[in-house]
This record gives sequence, C-alpha cells and structure tokens, in this order.
Amino acid sequence: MSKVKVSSTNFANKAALSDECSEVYAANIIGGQWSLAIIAWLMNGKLRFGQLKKLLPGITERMLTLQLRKLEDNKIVTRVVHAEVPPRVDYELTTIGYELKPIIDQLSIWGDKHKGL
Amino acid sequence: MSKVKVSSTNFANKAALSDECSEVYAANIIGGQWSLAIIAWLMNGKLRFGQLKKLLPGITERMLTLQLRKLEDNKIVTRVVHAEVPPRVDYELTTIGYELKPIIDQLSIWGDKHKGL
DNA sequence: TAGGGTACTATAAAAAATGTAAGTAATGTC
DNA sequence: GACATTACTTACATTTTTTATAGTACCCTA
Repeated sequence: MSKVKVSSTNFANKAALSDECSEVYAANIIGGQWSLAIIAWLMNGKLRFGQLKKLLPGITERMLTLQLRKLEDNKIVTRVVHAEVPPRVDYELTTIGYELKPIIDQLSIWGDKHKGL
Repeated sequence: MSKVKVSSTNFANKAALSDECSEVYAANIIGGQWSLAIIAWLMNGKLRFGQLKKLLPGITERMLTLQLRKLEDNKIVTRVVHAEVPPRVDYELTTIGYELKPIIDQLSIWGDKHKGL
C-alpha cells in the first residue's frame, strides 16, 4: 500500500483525474476497502485501535494499521499515543474528517434506495 | 474485473461490510477507477462511447467498456445500441443514476475544501 | 520466570484492478 | 478490393490492494 509505482500509467491516470475532478480526488482519499467503515465508526467519537478492530470483524491488524496511517497522512484522523503499558492509542477524526459526514449520509441514503430496487 | 473469487476472504469481507453499511454498499458500486468520472460526465446528458473516450484522456477502450458494463449491471446507466454502421451506442444515466448527484456534489465540495488545507 | 495484554511491524502470497496490444464485424466510400 | 469508422472483445502482462502468518516491545501480574 505504501509502495505505488509513480512511473506507472495507473498512477498517472489517477493523478490526472484527481487533479481535474475534486470528486475523484475525494473518492481516492476515502476509498480503501475499510476506510469508509472506519470513518463511519469514528463519527461517534474517538476510538482505540483495539476497539476499531472489534468493530470491524474480518479486518487484519495490518490492514487496520495501513488504513489508519493513510487516513492520518491525509489529515482525516489524528493519532494520540498514551505513554502507558500496555499501550493505548486513540484515533479521532479531525475537523475536515468530521466534515465527511454529509458524504456518508448521502451515500447511505442512496445505498438504501438502491438496495430497494 | 468480471472474475472475482467468491470463495476469497476479500469477497466475504466486502459482502459483510456492504450488508451492514449502506454507505459502503454505495461506495462499492460507484468505486472503480473511472466510474465517478464517467458518472459525472453523464450528469449532463447522454453520451456515446467515443465521446466518453475523448472526455477521459488516458482511459483504454477495455477499461471504459468494463466500467460501463459494471454501471449497467448496477442499473446506473442504460445502454442503447442503434442499428447503424458504423455502430452508435448511447449511454445515459438511469433515474437512480441521476440520484447520485448529491453524492458527487458533496464529494466535490469536500474535495475542494481538503485541497485547500 | 512465564504469561498476558496492546498496538503494532515484516514478509510473503493471494486476489483484484488496471493496462497493453491485437483483432473483429459491418458497411459505406474511394 | 483496400480502407476508414465505431464499439467493442480477447489474451496476456503489470500494478495495486488485500490477506495470512509470524513476529516485536513494553511492563505488569502471578
């Protein structure tokens, strides 16, 4: 996940589209397999790594870590490490992270409508 | 793209998440590399295969075909073949397809805001 | 001293998505 | 008959994403 080939056509295509369309740009940021689910859970407030893990049955620790890092890199979540043993790490949405709510709401509304077809 | 392994963990995870969260369900439907861009262009009205191709620099015919098929399967677009030579095929959003507009709008708004950070 | 809890990291492999290159069908024009 | 046009299809290669499995560090408790 962290090693994309910046010389690939795929990379160039994504970059070009992201540049032109803000909606594609946004979709690329929140578009991992688990990202939206993580964000949705965090909408209710901060959670620890382990809590997220329990809330997302099937996710591996590696995936959770990767997605959280990506979200952190994109300033969607903040990561706060407490100097304790055993370790405790809190994840919380940033301001711009919380502002994803309208998107999630619209996706949810549309998804429900589409399911009913 | 058409051969997903229904026995894979990945498939199971996606299905489970889609089931629980309508927003993830929606994201899975509109979430190909080019899907959103295609949908965004079609928001202004129907387009031919070749027109879409021109509007999306970098896309290959194969990818365009695949994405359009997926959108068609998901009832986002309709495909109308005109019995002419050379062939002419029109793609147009369905009702539920046009209803994706709020999502695209919100993504666009958020994307712009995020770019400005 | 052994084991437990927490949040990771490293490495490999599998699966999925995307790209490349070539070919097809039908018909009208030169 | 060769060629152009359009919307594909097919076989294959590459890239990206996700999963699997096994570790690590830290201190506390028994």
